[in-house]
Amino acid sequence: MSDRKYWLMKSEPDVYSLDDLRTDEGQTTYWEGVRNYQARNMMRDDMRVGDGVLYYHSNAKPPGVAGLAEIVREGYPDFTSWDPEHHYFDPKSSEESPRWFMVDLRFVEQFADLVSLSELKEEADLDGLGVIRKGNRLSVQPVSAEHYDHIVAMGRAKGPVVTGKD
DNA sequence: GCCAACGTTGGC
DNA sequence: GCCAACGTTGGC
Repeated sequence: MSDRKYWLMKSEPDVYSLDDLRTDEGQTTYWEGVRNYQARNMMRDDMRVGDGVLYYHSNAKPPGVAGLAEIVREGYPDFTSWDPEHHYFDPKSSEESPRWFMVDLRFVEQFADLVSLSELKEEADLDGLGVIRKGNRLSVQPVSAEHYDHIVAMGRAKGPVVTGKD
């Protein structure tokens, strides 16, 4: 059995969408700005290179899973937290004692159309999925292999996917 | 734009 | 350590 793990990570497409990730240099980005301890702990302690990521668009019309990414660098200090000029500055974080951590993501695949939140809610097989539980606002969530596979199948059923370059 | 659900902060 | 006040998230 593989020890590959799976995650769902939220981003507001107005801020940074899956299209942005696909068209960025190297199709890679660092996931800065997470300021929640639970989410931080998962990025710092639990994510491994190669883990699969469902790329979720929040605050979107409609919200939903736009495609896939993968972890290409494991947890390291979020340097935007100690830059006073930066939007994500936190005076309690410093280079000597970093409070916040991030990972690097690489684009993998974009669905022909996103799998909307309402579609996720309609799937009996996805019972217990974090993002469809009321009140769950965590921007980084673990996802079971079964749920991950199921959502990937839903996405691929929408038409030809756009894949990343090697 | 509203507001419910959460998380964090800080006075006591 | 409690908890009220406040700030944020994110669907609708």
